[in-house]
Amino acid sequence: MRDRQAIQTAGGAGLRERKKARTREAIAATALRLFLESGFEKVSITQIAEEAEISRRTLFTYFPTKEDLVLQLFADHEDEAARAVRARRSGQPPLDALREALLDSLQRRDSNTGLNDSAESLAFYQLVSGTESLAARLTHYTSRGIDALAAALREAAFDPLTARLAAAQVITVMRELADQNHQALAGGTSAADRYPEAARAANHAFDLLRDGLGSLRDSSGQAYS
Amino acid sequence: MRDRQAIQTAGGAGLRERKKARTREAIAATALRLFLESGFEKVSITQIAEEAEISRRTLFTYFPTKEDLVLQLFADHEDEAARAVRARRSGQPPLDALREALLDSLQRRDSNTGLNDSAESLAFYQLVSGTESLAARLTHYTSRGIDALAAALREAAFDPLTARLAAAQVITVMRELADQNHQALAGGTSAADRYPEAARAANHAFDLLRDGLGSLRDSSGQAYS
DNA sequence: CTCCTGAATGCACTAGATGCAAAAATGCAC
DNA sequence: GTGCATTTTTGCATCTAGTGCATTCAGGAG
Repeated sequence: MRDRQAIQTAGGAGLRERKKARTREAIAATALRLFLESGFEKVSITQIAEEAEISRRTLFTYFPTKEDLVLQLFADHEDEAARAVRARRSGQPPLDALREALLDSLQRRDSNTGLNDSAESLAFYQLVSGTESLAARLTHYTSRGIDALAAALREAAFDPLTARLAAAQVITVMRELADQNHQALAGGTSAADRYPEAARAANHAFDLLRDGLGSLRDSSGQAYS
Repeated sequence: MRDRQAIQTAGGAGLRERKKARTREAIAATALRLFLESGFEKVSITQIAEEAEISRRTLFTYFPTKEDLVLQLFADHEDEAARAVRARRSGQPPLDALREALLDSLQRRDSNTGLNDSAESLAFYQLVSGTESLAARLTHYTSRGIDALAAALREAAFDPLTARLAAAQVITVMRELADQNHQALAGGTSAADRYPEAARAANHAFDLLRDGLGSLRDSSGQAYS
């Protein structure tokens, strides 16, 4: 009966559903552990299934591809930027809200800023950016994030084209900043040591987004110091 | 003797080399034809090898992955933006050179602007953007393009961080514009009909890059008309 | 307890990709 | 031309991701 099913799913209290969710998490956790231990390519789906004590075939009902075992963590965060825009104080420009949100994330050492130097965060970022197939599939989630942000910007009275361009730019820039932070940490710098530079870079990036690259022309491109 | 080999390769005139290049092209052409006929997933490597009259195993010595059969065409274009910056007139801001180059490409209906409505161009663009694995792997080439442009911008006296951010923004925006053009053409509009709008959008995008998104604040985001 | 439904499983199969060693083609020295 | 060394091509075996299908299993409703 799909009525009962629908009710349970909606209610979220179904026993089966909870068990499913736990299984799903267990699989992902097992997979991540193995990947971090031995590298993405070195671990086979079969191996993950064995460790997680499910059949190989079942694993595929939970995760359509090997990459998704790692990346579906991003699904939860993909609309963060859009939410920041929607939650902005009235009268605040969307771009300012995004800047604020990023600076907040940096202070909180959110792992998606690349500024978390815990062993796990570092290893995870390294896993994703160092595995081609993962980095490739990540774009899929990134563009969903762009779509979401573009929608939020349209709501904020941007025309559709501008909204799309702005969204793409913002997400791209944030990802670039995160990469730079990660590279610094991967080079041995602590998050605390990197933080001031990370904040300055973020502010610089959002200054550029707000004021444009043309603002650099006169000073022969040396606006960042 | 690797000396002789090196000389021949450097000279570019080696007979073996030319033959190899021709074989390579023949394989890629065959593959592309089959993909456009039947779709990327429907055509197997084995099938391509048969049509191209080489062994399956040989195909893999020329192209490491199935995706590369399609995408290595992008390798030639990945540093176009960087070249446009390096070839700019003295005193011209890099961003202006990039805008000019894009407007030129639009006029020439370069296929990488998404504004070419020939059946082949349309089908090709559709093939790439409509096949997930291709779109995913395309990022690989895109980021090489960003790297190249960032390098060119550093040469133009941008500081490294700004160069990277600007490069990422420019490439992202150009890709977005191309997507929009392609969507218009896919919807049935002719390239000629789309052209004015494409040029306007390109100019608007580069205005934004130059003047920043902050320039929209006062006019409540309705700068594009 | 019985029945029904959805989840888990086993098995066979396709297809991309890699390693390896044999075979063929090629360019060069003589 | 002949023979030699090197590169290229090829066939074969193998690994792994992913899919389809039919069967089994378990939990909840009556």
